[in-house]
Amino acid sequence: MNIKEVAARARLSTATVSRTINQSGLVRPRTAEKVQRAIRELGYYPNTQARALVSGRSQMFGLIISDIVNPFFPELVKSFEFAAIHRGYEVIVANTDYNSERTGGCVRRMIERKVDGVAIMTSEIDRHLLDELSLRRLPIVFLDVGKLKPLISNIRVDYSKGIEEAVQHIVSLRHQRIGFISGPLALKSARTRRSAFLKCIAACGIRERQRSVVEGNHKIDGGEVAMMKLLSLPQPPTAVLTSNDLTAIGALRAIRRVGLRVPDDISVVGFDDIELSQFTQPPLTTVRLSRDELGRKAFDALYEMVEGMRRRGQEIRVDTRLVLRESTAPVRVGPSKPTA
Amino acid sequence: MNIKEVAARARLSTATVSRTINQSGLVRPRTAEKVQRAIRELGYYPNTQARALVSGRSQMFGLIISDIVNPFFPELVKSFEFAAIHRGYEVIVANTDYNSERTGGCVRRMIERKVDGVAIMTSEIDRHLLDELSLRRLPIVFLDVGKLKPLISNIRVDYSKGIEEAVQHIVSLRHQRIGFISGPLALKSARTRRSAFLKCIAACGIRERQRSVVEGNHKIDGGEVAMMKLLSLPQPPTAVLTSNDLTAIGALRAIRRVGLRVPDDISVVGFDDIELSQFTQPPLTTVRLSRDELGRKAFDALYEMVEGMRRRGQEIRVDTRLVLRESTAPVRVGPSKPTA
DNA sequence: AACCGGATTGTAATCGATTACACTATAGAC
DNA sequence: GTCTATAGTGTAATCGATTACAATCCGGTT
Repeated sequence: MNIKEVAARARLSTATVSRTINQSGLVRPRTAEKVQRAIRELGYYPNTQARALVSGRSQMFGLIISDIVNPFFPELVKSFEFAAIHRGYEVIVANTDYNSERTGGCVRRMIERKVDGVAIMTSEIDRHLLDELSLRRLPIVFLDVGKLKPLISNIRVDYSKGIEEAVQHIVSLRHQRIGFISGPLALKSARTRRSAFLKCIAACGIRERQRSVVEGNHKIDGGEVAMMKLLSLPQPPTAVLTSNDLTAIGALRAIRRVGLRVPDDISVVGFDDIELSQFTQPPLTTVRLSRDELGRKAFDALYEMVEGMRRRGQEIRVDTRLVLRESTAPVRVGPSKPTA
Repeated sequence: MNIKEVAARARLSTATVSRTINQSGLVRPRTAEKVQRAIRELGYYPNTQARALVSGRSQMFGLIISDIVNPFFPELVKSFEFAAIHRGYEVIVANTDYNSERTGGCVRRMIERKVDGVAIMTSEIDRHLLDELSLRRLPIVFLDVGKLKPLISNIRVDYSKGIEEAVQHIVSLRHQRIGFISGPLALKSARTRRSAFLKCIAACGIRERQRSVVEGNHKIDGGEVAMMKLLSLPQPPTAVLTSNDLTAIGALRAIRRVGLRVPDDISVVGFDDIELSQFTQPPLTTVRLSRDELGRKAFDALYEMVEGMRRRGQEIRVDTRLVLRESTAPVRVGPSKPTA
């Protein structure tokens, strides 16, 4: 089933059929009608590969993420795809599994498939691969890493805003000893979040001795282990901020496990605002980073570069903001560990 | 950058270059070496579109799911993709959003992109679209729906096994009044699960008057609402089975909200065993349906049909089994509602 | 030295679409 | 009635790979 068969059936040339399909406006209405009928009768769909070959554009975008199983990403993928389909693009998703070697494979696959642009929503990527990409004049969008260049845009998350709100909130509740559970520090993204947190904490006048930082793994179990460490400190913190919501959920578990209560004994603040955090016990106060917005803006940025509306990369800002729920409360006066 | 440039650089013909790339074994090692060098020097990757055009195979599979944000799917997608990449295939994922009209768009996109096969892991699809697909001789794999035909395979989940285990477990704990919270009955998949549950419950000797069934929405909030309904019954059940884990999590919330405890006052059993269910409070006893296995088997089934190892569809069974955690316990003797 | 056959390599057709260019028909100008 | 501009349609080149078929090379035979 190809354009020739359609042409034959309509007793016209392939050129006319092609022109009809592509709305070029050069076809007489009566002729177009004939073509449409033939297309309908044969159930013809144009072959995208062939189109891609001649036009040099595949109408596909690559989307590189760390791990689709991490609840941060599905929403991002969904909004990216939604925007893409809307504009007639298809999306190829690749997981790096937080592994920068795998990223190499992902990039190679993208290039082989001749995607028209790549959104790299993970920080695990090395310079050498980037050169590979920019060599091919592929539009790219990064998240929080890299510099602007022609055809390279960047989404910068403004971590500070939401985190500042969170820290101020905690401080206004009279908390003095503040803990922070980071993600795995081998990950650039985790380091970025950590330094944003530490900067805000310092800016709000918390002294170094008052704050304790431990490393988690951005998953529930890691959050639990890390929280246990904080709890075993001689002077455990009364409020704990975390690098993502899963970590916070782990922290909730640990706190419950030792017989303390959130927020009565300890306040906990998450980060990301995944859907689940509305449903934890208690519902989690957290800093919202909209994955929906991330996905949409990543697509838009690529689209603008691909369609030639803009060659120079742009810097796109995405906000964060505190979402108050029930895992934070004024610091408890009296002994920090009740005799429970 | 194309095969001609490589050929020119290596002072050979495009045919020889092509043969070298495709390991046809017809090229003299010294010649192959020359080709490899040229490829390396130019950083050449073959153009997949062109390959697809001549070979008639795109080396892409379509994967249609309901909603990537539903925690059931990411693991399935991941294992499907993993298997695919392993064999040199790329995957295009499409969400139907539980909407059978959208499914039409998804199928159309798959056909336009000339995928070599489609895995339809959602039940929202109508007959008319299927005809469209089988007209094109596209290998298909379904989940729990449809019949075997040439080029159509089927994954059948054996719901009964795990559910029977669950019901027997509940019965052995002396529970007599059993509740069930279904998914949205507009969804075929939810209906399948419901009837499996009801059949098992009946088979285990629970009489109709002893069981209460309410409808949820496969999400946390729906589970919560449905559980509230069950709790407000004159004789609330002492054990509740659910159609998926999110529903069970909602049920846990509702039970906690009215001041009862799991498993002391009420036992709860989930379904699916999403990762999260290890981390609920208490950890959820649930029926495990391995999405990993689902994804892998779906890919394998397609692969076998595409590579011509098998033309007739096959029926693939996937097991379920009970995973014991801490949300179930022997029925409480005495008043069902303590004066708490 | 001429010949044969297998191993290599080259030439050109092909996949299905788009599109530059060529051609035809028709209407309006004169 | 002839000419010209334009709208509409057709012919064939093109995109980048694969591959059937043709051509060449080379060592061993006779």
